[in-house]
Amino acid sequence: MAVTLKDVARAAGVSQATAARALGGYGYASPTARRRVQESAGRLGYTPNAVARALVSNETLTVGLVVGDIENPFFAAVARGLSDVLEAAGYTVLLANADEDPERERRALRALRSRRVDGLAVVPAPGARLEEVVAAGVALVQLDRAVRGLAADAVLVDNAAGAAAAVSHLIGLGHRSIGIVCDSPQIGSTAERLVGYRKALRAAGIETGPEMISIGGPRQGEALRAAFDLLQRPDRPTAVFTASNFMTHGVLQAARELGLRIPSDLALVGFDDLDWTTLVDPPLTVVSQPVVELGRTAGERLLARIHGDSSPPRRVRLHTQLIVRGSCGATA
Amino acid sequence: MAVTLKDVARAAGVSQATAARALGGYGYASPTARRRVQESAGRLGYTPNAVARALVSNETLTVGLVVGDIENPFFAAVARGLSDVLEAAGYTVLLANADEDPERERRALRALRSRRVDGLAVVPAPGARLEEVVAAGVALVQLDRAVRGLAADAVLVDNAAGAAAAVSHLIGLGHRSIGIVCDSPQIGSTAERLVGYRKALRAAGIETGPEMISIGGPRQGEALRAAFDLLQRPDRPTAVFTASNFMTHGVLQAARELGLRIPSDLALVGFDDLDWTTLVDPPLTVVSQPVVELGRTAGERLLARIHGDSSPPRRVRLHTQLIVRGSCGATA
DNA sequence: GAGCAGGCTGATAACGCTATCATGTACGGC
DNA sequence: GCCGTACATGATAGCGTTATCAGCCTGCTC
Repeated sequence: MAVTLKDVARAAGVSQATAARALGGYGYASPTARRRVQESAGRLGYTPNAVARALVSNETLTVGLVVGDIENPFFAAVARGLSDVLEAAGYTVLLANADEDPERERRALRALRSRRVDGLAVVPAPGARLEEVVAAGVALVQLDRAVRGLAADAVLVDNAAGAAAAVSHLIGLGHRSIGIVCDSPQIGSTAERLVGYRKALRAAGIETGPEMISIGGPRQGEALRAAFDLLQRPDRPTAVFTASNFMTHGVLQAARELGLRIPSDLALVGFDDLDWTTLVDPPLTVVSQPVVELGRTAGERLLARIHGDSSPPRRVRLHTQLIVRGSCGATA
Repeated sequence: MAVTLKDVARAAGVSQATAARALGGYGYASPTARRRVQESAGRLGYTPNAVARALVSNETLTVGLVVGDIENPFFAAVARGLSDVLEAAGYTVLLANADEDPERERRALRALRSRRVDGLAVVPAPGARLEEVVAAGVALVQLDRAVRGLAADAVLVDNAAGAAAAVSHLIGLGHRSIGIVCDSPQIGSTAERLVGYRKALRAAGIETGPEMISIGGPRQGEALRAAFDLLQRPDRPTAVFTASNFMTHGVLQAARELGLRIPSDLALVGFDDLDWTTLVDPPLTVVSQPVVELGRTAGERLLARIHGDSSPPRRVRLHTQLIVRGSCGATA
């Protein structure tokens, strides 16, 4: 089917070995041979078979990326950052969606590992088991969350600090009853944001019960349900912190349906800044995370590991930033 | 490094050939041998090397997806639909961003083809040259846009009809001065939406000059600039149709900065429905396209081609739907 | 008791490439 | 005129699979 090295060699009138050397940049080949081989290769449209090359070199120049759902803009941005760095280094990204389901994640990992990816970038699903991957010696970077006790690199953001900043900001504006709508705390980043939320409240001497914590899930309906649960309480909080863009969406929708005005009836600070947060009215106050940078950093870590860096596992924390707009009630 | 078939065979005390047959489900292997081999494979944690398998079987169970930018929710949704279908069939998706640049697209295609993907799903960049891919006999599906005269499958939406519906709707509401903000008409889908725009105006007997057509580009700044160009004209239109979610974003932002109220100062209908279109005020009237379905359909076409379907190239058009909300001024 | 069928198995040739090694040629030095 | 050296090349052994084929053993038939 496709034109192989053998075809090129025959066309150039040299042996396959010579053709390989002429194109491959190793060993020796005379200028004449080199020129003739290159000419034939160009004319025939020779494309080296990366599969065969991978089999002998034992590197595929391919890395796997496992995310929850590429439709989530957060994951999309991370994917973008990662692939930018990796493509520049000649790698290609194999994408898999795990839908926050450890079983799907396992399947995805199996598929990727059987394809002998040189490295793996994974946003671990709750309940993820990555020990096997580490034990197998595959270069691995965890993204956004880290599995407890796993000896592998992780690129994260300062979730606790970011959440604390958001909640402190609301406290500074006079709020005493502050709720949170978040994903399952089985997700590491969510757990950390909860910690930040609690810490900020405690630091201000505010007692808050578990009824102010509403937990959703990875589906649209669950986020909305979690939002309603909190906002329909008789002791509805005056302010809410949403711990992910998904939950922010849910709260905005629920608030609209309940006729709650923001920020007068309900102040809101969200986690994760998306392109539409400035288009809603009022524009959203958010904890912004460097999403593309997150992917980029992970890509660089992964490249380092692939290239043999065997230093102890590292946890990189990128900084979040509180961006004050209108939804918290701080500005007109 | 990794455990190979040879290791399994040795552990089970049989030849490599027998082990291969026991696991591979071809040829013959006694129940005893089969059991022993499977036991050893399980114990050693044998994962077949897909690279070696691909080399001999000449199929990688891998397909390439080339999109403009995975951060664009439209492409993300398409990627999701595609990978859902393909993963279910055992395939894995190699992702590449081309940034609407034919040169980057070429590089991406080269990288994917050298990896011997079984099929390619491509959202062609303006100026894309895909003849080579078709000539090479690689299964190919074009997504969202089709290269003129290319003999390859394409899964599209009825852009012209969708755009015409949007513009006709505005006309029905009494507008006579209707602008359009769109991407480069070098992009097939954009060109078709322009056709629909013009057709609807003509059908209503409305004459509109080229100054009502404002063209942006694939970067945020360009969309905003295109929006400003149109909205700052002295003869600013009373209504605008935005031909992509990117342009919709630009117009909303520009309108906000110019202090234009929607729909009273400016009626707006956009193309492509995103999750935030109901969160802005007023909620946006849009032409909704079945984005995930687009990817799914492409995945199915691709699978058919991979499995040997050699019928003439087909163009599938999925239907769009006008969703009337508030931004056009039709409802309170 | 010889032959044969059928059930199992090991040996082996690809797939397309990388990389090494041995062979071969031309040239200059003595 | 012979040998050593540098240059240039072909042959070849893998990489880990799939898949075929020849051969072996067991047990049965006549």
